[in-house]
Amino acid sequence: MNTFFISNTPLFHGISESEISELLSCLGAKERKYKKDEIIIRAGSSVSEIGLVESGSVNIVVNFYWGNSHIFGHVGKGQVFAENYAAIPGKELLCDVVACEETEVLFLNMRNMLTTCQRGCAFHTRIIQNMLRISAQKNLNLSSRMMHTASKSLRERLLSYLSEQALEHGSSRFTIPFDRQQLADYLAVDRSAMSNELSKMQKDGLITYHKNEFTLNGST
Amino acid sequence: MNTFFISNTPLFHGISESEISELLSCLGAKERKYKKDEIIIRAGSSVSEIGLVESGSVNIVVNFYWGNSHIFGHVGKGQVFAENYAAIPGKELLCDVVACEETEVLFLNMRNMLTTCQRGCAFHTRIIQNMLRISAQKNLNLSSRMMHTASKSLRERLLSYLSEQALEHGSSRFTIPFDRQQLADYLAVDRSAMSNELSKMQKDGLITYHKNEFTLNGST
DNA sequence: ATCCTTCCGTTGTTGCAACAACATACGCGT
DNA sequence: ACGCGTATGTTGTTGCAACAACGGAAGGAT
Repeated sequence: MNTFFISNTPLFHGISESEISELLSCLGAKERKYKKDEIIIRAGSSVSEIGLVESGSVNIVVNFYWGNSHIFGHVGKGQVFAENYAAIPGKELLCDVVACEETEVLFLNMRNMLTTCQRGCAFHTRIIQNMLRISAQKNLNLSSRMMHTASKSLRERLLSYLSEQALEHGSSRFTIPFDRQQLADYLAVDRSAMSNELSKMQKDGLITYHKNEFTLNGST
Repeated sequence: MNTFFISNTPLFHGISESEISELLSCLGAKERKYKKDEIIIRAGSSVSEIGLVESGSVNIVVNFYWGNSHIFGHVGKGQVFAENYAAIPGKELLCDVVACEETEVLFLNMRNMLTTCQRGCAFHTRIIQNMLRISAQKNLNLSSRMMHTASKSLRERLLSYLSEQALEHGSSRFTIPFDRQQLADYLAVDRSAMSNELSKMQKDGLITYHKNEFTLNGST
């Protein structure tokens, strides 16, 4: 196993390469390879292990009752999946996890992660912190996006997003990490309609922008 | 402190009342009272403690750049708040936490929760599991809602939600936990438009429903 | 310089869903 | 029975945003 790679993933952040192998055995690590389109975890099953993508990537696929399906998420190299289900014993997955391509996955036992092992392995604490941090960060990301998409009008969604960005950057002038299409997808709106609305907002004096650099104009 | 109440919260689930007081001192528990509309945590600050609502309730309030604000969430008795920020050291809150009413909050130190204390207190493991489970459950709830509201058309949102409900109940016939207004809010659509769409879907033979009991009609 | 591609803005059309207003049904207390 | 309140369904209007189509600007490759 590639301990160098593993030690640089968010889950193992702060744990040195030399400590990895010991920790992996604590966690009952198992490595598996999947071919493209192979189903890694099927909806309806329940898991006690999380998956860490070592190479390749996987899709989170939701199957509807009427037969159609929808790719809901994508998990790339170094990211984890199924962690939310593994954290809730007995919880059944409502989606499939499918290999997008040739993919290697490292499975780690969640129970072992959460109970300090007999050897008193010092890095349990660290990995638990990382696990919780990952979960918390996902929560914040989802909450933010939920908040922005909650508004009905296109302008309100933009104002909500730009407000948050200004707060996060601590300045009314900032650069956003999206191009127009990505921003439109993020806010769940049409790109051209959004471009249109942005220029209207600029005409109305609410904002000024050039490419990805925005300035919010206060009422004062 | 009301150890009986505390032992019945999700965070302390599985920990007996007699064990609470010892654990609370491990966690550096501090109790504080707030008057209605008092700000408990202000946006921009960073926290190392989570809040457990002992009585009353709090609102999560987002302030926009242009002065307006919006109540984004509500945390009731027995629930926790600020846990996502406490799990990410140095992360600044993007929202205020405000007491809705006369409210008592128990603050618990996240760092103490995540590092096994010198006394080797056995219940750390349990509370960490609970914490992670709470976070995971919130993640799943947010993900579900995000998925449903991602669809553009009203019908697709309904189909997405109903599909998930059927899967979760393991049956094409099930009862939903929302009334029409609540479901409309959850899916971020207009109630009457949704009622209209539901009856169209019934006419089209996709579903059958009476009050909150729905049946999905497969194509077979 | 010339293609070509990608990104962004603009315009016009159209469809869908929000909105308002009302109708109906049901429960509940008296 | 009656009145009242709440929840839900129906209808018609209207506004907003999706969609399609296009034009221009910027960058790369040859």
